Amino acid sequence: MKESYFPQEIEKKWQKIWDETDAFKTYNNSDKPKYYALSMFPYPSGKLHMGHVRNYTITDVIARFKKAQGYNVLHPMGWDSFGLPAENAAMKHGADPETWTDENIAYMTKQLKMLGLSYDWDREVTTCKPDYYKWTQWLFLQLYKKGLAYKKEAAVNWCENCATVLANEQVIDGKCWRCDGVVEKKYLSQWFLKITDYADVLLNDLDKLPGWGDNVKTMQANWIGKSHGAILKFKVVEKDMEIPVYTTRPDTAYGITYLVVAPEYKDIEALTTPEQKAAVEEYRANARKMTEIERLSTDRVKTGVPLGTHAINPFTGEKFPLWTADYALVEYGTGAVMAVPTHDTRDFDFAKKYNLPMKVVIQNPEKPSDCKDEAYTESGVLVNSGEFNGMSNEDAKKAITEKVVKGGFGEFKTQYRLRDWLISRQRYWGAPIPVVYCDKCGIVPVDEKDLPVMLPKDVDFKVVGKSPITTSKSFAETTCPYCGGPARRETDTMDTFMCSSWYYLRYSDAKNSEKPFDKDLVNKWLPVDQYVGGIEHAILHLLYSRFFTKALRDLGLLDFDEPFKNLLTQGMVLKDGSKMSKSKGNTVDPDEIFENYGADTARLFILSDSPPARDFDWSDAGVEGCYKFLNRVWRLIASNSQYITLNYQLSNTLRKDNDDLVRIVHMAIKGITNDISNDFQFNTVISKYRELTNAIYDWQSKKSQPDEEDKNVLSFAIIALIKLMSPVAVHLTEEAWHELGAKTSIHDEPWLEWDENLAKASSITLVVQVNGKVKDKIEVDEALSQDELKEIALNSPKIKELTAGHEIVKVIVVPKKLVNIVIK
RNA sequence: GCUCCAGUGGCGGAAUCGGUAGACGCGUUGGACUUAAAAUCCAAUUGGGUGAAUAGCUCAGUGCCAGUUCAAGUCUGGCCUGGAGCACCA
Repeated sequence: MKESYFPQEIEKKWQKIWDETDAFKTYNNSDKPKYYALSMFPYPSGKLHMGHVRNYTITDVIARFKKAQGYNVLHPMGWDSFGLPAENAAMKHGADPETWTDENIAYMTKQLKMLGLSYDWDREVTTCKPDYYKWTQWLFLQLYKKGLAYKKEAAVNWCENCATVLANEQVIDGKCWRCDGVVEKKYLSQWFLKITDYADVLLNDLDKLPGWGDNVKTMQANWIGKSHGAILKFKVVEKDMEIPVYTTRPDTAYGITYLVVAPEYKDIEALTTPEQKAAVEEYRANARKMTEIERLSTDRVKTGVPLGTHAINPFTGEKFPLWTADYALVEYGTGAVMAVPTHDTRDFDFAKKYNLPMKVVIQNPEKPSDCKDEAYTESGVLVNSGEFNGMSNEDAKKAITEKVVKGGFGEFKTQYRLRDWLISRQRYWGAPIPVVYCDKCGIVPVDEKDLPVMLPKDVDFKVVGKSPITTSKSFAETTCPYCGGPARRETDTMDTFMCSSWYYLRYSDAKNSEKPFDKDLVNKWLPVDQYVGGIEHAILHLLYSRFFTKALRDLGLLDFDEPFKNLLTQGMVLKDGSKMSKSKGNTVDPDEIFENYGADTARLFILSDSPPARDFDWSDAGVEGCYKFLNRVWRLIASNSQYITLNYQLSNTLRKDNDDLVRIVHMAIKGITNDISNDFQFNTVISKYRELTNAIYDWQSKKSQPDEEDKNVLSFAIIALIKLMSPVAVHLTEEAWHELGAKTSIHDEPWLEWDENLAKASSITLVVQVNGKVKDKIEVDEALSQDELKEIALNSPKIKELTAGHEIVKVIVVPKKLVNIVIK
């Protein structure tokens, strides 16, 4: 065996062998229980970054560990390859987005192989290929037939920079998630998916996911935003009309002093008097011009215009004015709000500014407020509220709504913040939406046998202000599948999140050309047992995928209702305390690390310093330290190779000096197995590799002339170390294993078992406390009874000295651990 | 404003159930080997006090303030700081 560790040489050699022998191929038929380990697939942007390295290493170690534990493991990889960067690159360089994407995939595939990841490449999926997007389109058609995909004219988010619309989830602080450009509102006819039909089940089923972190679950719950309230309808005085409002505070109904409708409210023109028409029109025009950021800023001084009309409060018979103001949102509730300035901070600000009346209806009996300086929004007791006076406001919510229902002017109502998912994109590089428009038949879905609707090649990527796809001469013109007459194709493509909402299902049957996947296979492999990826997808991808799974279950395509059983959201990779980014110039190129230290060092280091869920600070010294450690392990193996036999068996009776090392090995097996099983604490796993290595070196330094028993024990310890390290240092352990004479892969060896009797120290240290402070430590036999431990503690010279002259109030004995003596 | 997460040496972090705080590593310091360097190996490394001392003894210490307990990094209540998400959602 070579004395020195040459990672580059070893790694290339084994990667080639694994590739040639299909070492990581997964077979569908196996008696073993299944385990599906999945990393979020990457966008092929060009090169891997350290975030990818961290993500894929974590999942790879999990996959290898589970395989060694006897599972039939599915561990696939693919490409989320539609999307704007390819199109932007095409515009810049005049290249075809497909060529650009293919080149990136080829390069990144090479990098993934260099990392030694155990993927079954036969199941690779690439979302921009016709054999994949055919099924994305097919699934769209199924959703359409089920009424879950529909087209409507709506106020949508428009990013001028990207020249496309965006889903609500893709607007971050009023800006585009991708380019940071300011998002505007536009009125366009667009395709939506009815995710709101699933709002309640998406919320409730979060309880079925104990394997997800609370942070992700709360983020989803907040996004869905369920609230309980009531619809109240108000009669308009001047017209024969009713205005419904949604409120969570029906208890404040006696305090209404005006009512606000959004500038985009559908009946606003009918509600405006001729005298107010000009002012209202101007206000609405201004609102239209505003960006989302301006419009939604809570700091902004509230503005509004009276419509000139009035409505009646059914509780009091009072007449109050109608206003329009842009603090009312047309998309939420009914687009109209009842205003109670005394008990809502927004209404309060508005009423102050326009000098509108206020009426207190809720009071804290201990500390009554006149609400002259601020709104009182806490709970309290009703006043000025007729028959409800004296009732607590929580009870009044129900009582008042019941009265409303009885009176026929309203109802109980549950409202969600979640909006339908806008999936149209005015871009080229995505899956075309498979519908056509016929003058006679209207919207007509493309016939399934005509899928895929292929992306055209004859397009001009440099076109400005419209989607490149519209420049194709061949694409738009078609015939109607119903009447055969002339028709136009939909030129919008689908949001890339459509493609990524079902890719994990396709891996179960990646090559199926008849269906998106076979039902038996998808039911066999899914749900994903462990999903690993970044927290940035907490809402977007993870919510859409949950929706897709539920919708496809309702379509009868599969039998489970949650796609990801356990979710690990890994932290970011930082350098010098901030996120690695090109603009900050603090990136570390994985290629350089592979070249200088090898993939095993990179894998070891990226797992070593922080638990997976926390942020990880990259340090060059840390990499160096891991490289040195692997060298140290290599030397340990190489310098003892003459003693090592590939045998895990040991005799039961060992001398005390050897017994201790055997115990350390068993403790390491137990500790490492538990640390991986328990939330994948790889940082402590790696510290245990080091402890075991240190222990073997220490033990060895005491053996100048090893006898037969010593050699056996040493061999056992080193073999165990190799196997324990094999999921992380995948190449080093494979090479060492073969150098020691093995003919089969270390990665096919089963995981190690430990003996509970051996996985602990032979004697225990009894900690003796006086009044809770450690005063003495005594080595004792573990078989001793509680009384005997107490006896030993009290008789310790040190303790005798400390307790002399004091009354012993109490003695607490924790078996095998500790004695606490309470004295006065 | 609401929701969630976190706070432990110079640094990353460790500590199943409440039971020896600081594992393991990085860094630093000292030493061995070497003509020298690299590599490797050994030792020290929470702070204060006492001490000739690398011994021993002792006090304090896990963001702050209380509480529960024989015993609190861990449990409870109230704060402070940092991070993340949501936000004119009525």
